Amino acid sequence: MSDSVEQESPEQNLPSSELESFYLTTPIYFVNSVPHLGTAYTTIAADSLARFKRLDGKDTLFLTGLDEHGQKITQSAAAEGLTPQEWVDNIAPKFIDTWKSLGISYDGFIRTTEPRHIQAVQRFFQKLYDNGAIYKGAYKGYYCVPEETFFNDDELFEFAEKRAAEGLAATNEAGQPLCPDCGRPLTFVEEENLYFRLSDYQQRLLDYYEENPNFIRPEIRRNEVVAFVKGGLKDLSVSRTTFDWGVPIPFAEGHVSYVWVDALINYLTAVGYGSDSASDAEEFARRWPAQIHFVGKDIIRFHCVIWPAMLMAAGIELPRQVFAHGFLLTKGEKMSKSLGNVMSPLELAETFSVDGYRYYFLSDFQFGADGSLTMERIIQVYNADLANSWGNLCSRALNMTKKYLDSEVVELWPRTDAALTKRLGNPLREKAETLYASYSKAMDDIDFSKAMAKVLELVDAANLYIEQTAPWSLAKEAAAETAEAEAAGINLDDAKAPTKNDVLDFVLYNLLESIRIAALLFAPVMPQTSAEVWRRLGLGDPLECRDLSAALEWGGLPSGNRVEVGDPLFPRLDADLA
RNA sequence: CGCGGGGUAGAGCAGUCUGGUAGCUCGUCGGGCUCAUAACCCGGAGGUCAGGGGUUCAAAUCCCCUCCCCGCAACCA
Repeated sequence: MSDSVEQESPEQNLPSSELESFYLTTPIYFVNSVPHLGTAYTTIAADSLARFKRLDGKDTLFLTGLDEHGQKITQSAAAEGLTPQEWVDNIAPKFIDTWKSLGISYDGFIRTTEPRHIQAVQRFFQKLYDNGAIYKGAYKGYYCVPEETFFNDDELFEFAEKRAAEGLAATNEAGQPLCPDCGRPLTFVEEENLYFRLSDYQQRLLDYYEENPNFIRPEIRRNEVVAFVKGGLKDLSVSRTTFDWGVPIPFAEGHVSYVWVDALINYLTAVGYGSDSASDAEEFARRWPAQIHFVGKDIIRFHCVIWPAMLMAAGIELPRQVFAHGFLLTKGEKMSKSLGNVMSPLELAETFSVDGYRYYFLSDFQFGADGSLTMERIIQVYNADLANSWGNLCSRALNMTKKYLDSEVVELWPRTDAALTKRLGNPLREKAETLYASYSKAMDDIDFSKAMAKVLELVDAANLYIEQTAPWSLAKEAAAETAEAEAAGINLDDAKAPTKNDVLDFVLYNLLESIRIAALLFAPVMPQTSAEVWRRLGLGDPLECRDLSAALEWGGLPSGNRVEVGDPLFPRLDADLA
């Protein structure tokens, strides 16, 4: 890659050219429910970055998967009369199907119940133990089984005060304290736990954040994490003895791993950690550390505090970046089933097409900040950007090529092209040639909306170009010119100056070439329609590109290709749908 | 005084670091065009940039105060 902009950007520490591998992850999703908008959001974002990195020539490994352990799973399974394994085996295909429906191009899919992972977790624990980072301690206190959360006395006291202020009790009829989060009764537990010496890592973590300002993004999350760690860290209970649906800890009979510790290690397992095979070791050396973990802002602490501390304790390098995106809100409220404002990913994809859905989520809000979501707004953006601007541009250009050039791509001879460029200018080419730099910088900054806006600039410029050049007028003038020449017995092929037909060819080529380029740049986010646009231009699959910068060079659309008009890419939607 | 983010046209946002005629998208009003998915292009209306004070030749932008909203405060995408 020849571009130097990304190297100069102070905003990111994504891989530089010496790193062939680009390893990125989503969280592994907890299988207690089917995929929802939040998980889909994270996954679509990661997929789009993965697709961009592949186009840009990186050896990309995009990992997603499932978190299948924990007490909640045991209970859900029991309620259905299934074993935990049967239960998770039933849910897993739902995730896989959803990702397939949403065009998710993951390279790796990991489930925490896989033997390779169990072995990795056990070895990791052993390593922590050998390094003196684990000790045995007693835990006494209240635990919320459905939330899998322990509550300390302070939290319970605070909750009791709050309830009292509302005139309510903080206990049920049986005198059991209620969960401050969910209101269900808490269970008193007393168990021997293994503790991880998280408190030992406070300063090392702060130093790491300081030295690696892009480790946590966006900045607001980084500030939060730094403030939190500065507030002091307590050792973390990392084992459970009250149930057994988890990874058994090798040096502690009856203990299984705390689900989060188990879950985080997936990022290592997937690239070969814990395996005895030489090829896995090689894979691990090549792939780790991950370039970026995509997470929702709610699980930032696990990824930015506990996870790096665990890696430090195990003597393993830390991932380069954790990017925490915001929540999707409906009219400013968090989506939840009780509010009845939940939208399902598959329903939205059906209404707006998969690409329309993906585009909306990545273009309409700053990735990282919370996004407010309404059907009205999605329809608005879909119609404005996709139907009216992008889809309609394709219709216009392809139709005119069919009408005026008999569906053939005509690239002018360089001399004619140069003469016309000098006379008329070529604003689309100028615009297109600036795009790789700004687009790839936006993508590397994980700013999808800016990247999309850049491509839309070219689309808008092309729509304007059509107005300004008025090919329908050129076609008439060209026909008149030809008729006149024939009447006078002149062969226009011999003309020294460019003819009207040349101008028409020039204009339409510039349009089609701009469309080729826009489709390629849209491809990471809208893979299906970009592939369709390329097919209509007589080109192959844009997703097979492995050198984006080269593929974006002006003139890539070959003369002689036949174009096909096709149906509208994004049919306009009626606002009544909302 | 817990920490942090934010309050900019009817809606959603950018601009604030690096002061210098207030910008984008949608909506709305008027005009143009006809290749196209009633799309596209041009123009207009609409904002005392939450409020107050200060610094400056000049403040949305820097400083102080007040009001309001929202995150975080140990294990929910």
